[in-house]
Amino acid sequence: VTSTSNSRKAYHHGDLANALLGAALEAIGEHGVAAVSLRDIARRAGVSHGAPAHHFKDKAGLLTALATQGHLRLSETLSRARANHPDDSLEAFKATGVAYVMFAIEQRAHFEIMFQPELQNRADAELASAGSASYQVLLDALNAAQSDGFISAQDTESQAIAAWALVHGLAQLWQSSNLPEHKSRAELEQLAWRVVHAFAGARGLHGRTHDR
Amino acid sequence: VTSTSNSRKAYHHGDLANALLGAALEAIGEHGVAAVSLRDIARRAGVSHGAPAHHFKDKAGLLTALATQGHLRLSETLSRARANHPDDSLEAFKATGVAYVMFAIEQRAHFEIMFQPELQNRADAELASAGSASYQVLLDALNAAQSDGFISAQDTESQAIAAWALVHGLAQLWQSSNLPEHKSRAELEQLAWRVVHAFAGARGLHGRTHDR
DNA sequence: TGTACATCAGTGAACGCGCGTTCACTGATGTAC
DNA sequence: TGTACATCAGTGAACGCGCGTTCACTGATGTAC
Repeated sequence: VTSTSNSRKAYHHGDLANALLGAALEAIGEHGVAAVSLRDIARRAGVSHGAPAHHFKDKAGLLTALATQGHLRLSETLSRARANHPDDSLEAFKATGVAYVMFAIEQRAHFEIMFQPELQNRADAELASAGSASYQVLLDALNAAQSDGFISAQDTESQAIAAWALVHGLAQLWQSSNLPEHKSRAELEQLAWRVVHAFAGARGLHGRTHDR
Repeated sequence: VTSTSNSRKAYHHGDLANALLGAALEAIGEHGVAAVSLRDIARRAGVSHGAPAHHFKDKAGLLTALATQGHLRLSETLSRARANHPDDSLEAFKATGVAYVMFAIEQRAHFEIMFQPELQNRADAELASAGSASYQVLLDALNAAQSDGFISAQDTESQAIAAWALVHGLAQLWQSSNLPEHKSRAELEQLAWRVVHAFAGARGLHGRTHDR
């Protein structure tokens, strides 16, 4: 884990594991997660089809690593979005939700594999912990908004799940092209804001941006 | 299209198209939609692997028909749920949402294929119209609740999408085993109620069951 | 009621394909002395 | 600085497999007269 892609065409690749993950993302982006094959991934990485076995035991291993990476990136994205509003916990909560939806669009391939458990090693410990990290960000943001009195402190788990379901559903509907009209990235961002506003704003006890 | 499975082992099956759809549901239920194959479906239906081509042009054709059937059943389920509350449009709206979630659980195989557009003929006209039917039920239920003053009449489309996203996301999270703790059917139904209540109830102008 | 014939529905062999995995191998790298 | 050797990382041939699709066929069904 020393050199990072300086001697590109060397026999020893230097960073093949990451290159394979990148190639997998590319393949998923082009043909969807259903059509992805280990051989195609190796081909894209410019390496023989036997090589991936060295870094990931098998196909499920590679896809599990990819899903894990996706979950970690998502939780970073969410944390960053939340941190953009350090003095307004309600806005921070909403921004976290919007960031979730935008992640699904901008990192579509990651998002696709992350929620296809059939293709992964479900027992993988790293995957599990990465998976719960992003939920934790959401939960923290919700708790903060509750503490500040923006959101009722009752039934926290249900509210967390509801919030998650809302943004997750929006992302999935977009991803499967099931939104009534096909939306552009900008339209979807607007829609995401309206949607989280309708959800979180309408339940604000002090209603800062409420029903404006 | 006359006899319905009376001469079961006849050379001419009588209702092979439906039998194949049923076999496909069974296969998806057992191994997931990613692993489904035309030959396995034919095997389950007790028919040679060339037979499906007679009724559905190819694999995508069969899966498209299955998705279409799923959408039709979903819209029937939603209509029925809504009709259970003819004199309370807010309750009818909520019940429609809960029914959506329960459909995903009880007709899991259908639900899986319905939202995997990669495997379908996306241009199919019947599929498209079946697909919009269930959204229409939701929209009608929302409009009724708006007319009765339970829900703000502003921004109807956003509210419809938000409602849909909420129940869809809950269903998807359950389906991909991503809910914080694994939930049983009964727990999920309770959760669905709490979630739609939080969403629809909190925005009720007259607040019948509001914040109780 | 009976016969001829067209149409329909399913068969099973054949095709070519790309897949995931295994494995003996070899070239490159790093370490000990 | 140089040499021997162990370890690491990728190769490429081979395996067996199940897949989707096509197609000439045949058995069953329905219709016309």
